[in-house]
Amino acid sequence: MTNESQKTPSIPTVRRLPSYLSVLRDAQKQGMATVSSSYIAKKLKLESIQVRKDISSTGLIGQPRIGFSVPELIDVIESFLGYKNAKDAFIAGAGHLGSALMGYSGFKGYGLNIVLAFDVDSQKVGTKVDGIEIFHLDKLEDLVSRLRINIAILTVPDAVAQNVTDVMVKAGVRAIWNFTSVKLSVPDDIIVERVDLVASLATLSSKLKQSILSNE
Amino acid sequence: MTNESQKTPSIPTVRRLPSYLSVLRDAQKQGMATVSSSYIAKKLKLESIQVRKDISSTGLIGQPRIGFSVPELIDVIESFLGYKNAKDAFIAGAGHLGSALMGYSGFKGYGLNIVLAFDVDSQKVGTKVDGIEIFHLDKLEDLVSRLRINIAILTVPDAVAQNVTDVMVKAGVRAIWNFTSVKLSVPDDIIVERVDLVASLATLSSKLKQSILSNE
DNA sequence: TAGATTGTTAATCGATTAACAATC
DNA sequence: TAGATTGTTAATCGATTAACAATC
Repeated sequence: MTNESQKTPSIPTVRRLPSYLSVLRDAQKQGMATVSSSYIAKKLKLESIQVRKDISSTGLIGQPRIGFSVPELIDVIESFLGYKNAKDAFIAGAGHLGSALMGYSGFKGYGLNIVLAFDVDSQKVGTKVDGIEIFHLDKLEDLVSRLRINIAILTVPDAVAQNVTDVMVKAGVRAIWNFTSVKLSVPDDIIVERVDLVASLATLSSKLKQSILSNE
Repeated sequence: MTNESQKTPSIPTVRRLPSYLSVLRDAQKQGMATVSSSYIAKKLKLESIQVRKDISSTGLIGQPRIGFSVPELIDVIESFLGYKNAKDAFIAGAGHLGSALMGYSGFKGYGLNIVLAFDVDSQKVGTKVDGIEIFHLDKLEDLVSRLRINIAILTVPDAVAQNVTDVMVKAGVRAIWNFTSVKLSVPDDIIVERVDLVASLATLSSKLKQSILSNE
């Protein structure tokens, strides 16, 4: 049963919700009607109390002794994360990384609908990758503002990242998923979410170093 | 001046250190001999006290009124993150994403040296991408164990991620940089660092939702 | 009923931020 | 010296975890 009491969730909670969704979709495939918080927790190597806390921020109420209804929980997480009406997005930079993201069909089930791409390479302009047409970067401002696309996926070379960003902001983009290693300058009301590979690599190296130190 | 008192740093600290390094390398190019914590903080939109705390966990001592020596700080962060002797790594899965990472020359300056790649596509086997030779996946166990490569970059399709992981573990891999959306099962002593795009996307969507709600 | 699992309230933990004496 | 910036110690903040009454 849904409930109006949705809280503004913390970032860590928001990051975990998609993984719950994936467990729930599996459970549904197996014909399970309900799941307990400890079931989800076990699958993801988390604590059940954490799962319960996270779910509570979506406003869904479970049933003591039973757990949570699988379809209801799927539904509430999907709408909570905005997966119900996938938002249009475009890719700036159709290199290897951009192409990888275009091919990542998984995004459609996760609220993102990539509708077009831009690149400066005249070899690529006019072609399609996984059904997504590539336009020349010169067309970005006009096309994006006319189509009113809010979300940009930035996969251009670092050297041009800021310039391209400036154009995207002019075109009315409201959120940028930044795969470059540039710290972008944008107006305060523009959301930038960076996928920071170097930070991720640093934690891997650091953990490996600790593990080697403690084992030898 | 370095100091023996290196603490085990927190994950958030480790994630920020590479960004300090990037600011410092820029500063060095501009000929700056010292920087203050507030200089770094300003560049990265952080608080100076946080920068100072993070630096203190590397053991480097600054000078009141002066700040930190740029070359010393670069040096200490590089060795702290293990960038001094770059570690060998291989890529499992030479698709778009794998190729993008092979081309990402930036990693060499960040402690990672990608030495070979594996794929099942016979069209790709034997070719090179950015100087990195692609071998058939069948050769993985033998080659990786003989060359004693500790770090794997996993960019195979989700469906085979666990199988390939099992082989890599058998081959003696100690750390896996996981770009798939699979929650891998590995022995306790194997480090897995996952780049969770769906979690990152969820925070972007959530922030965008908040921003739209508060503006309208 | 008995017992499994929930939601809530409180305790703990760890990271960030503030305050400030030390220092060159 | 005066003042900018450090390192340390304490306070705050927020997330996680624990405890437990409520409930079907």
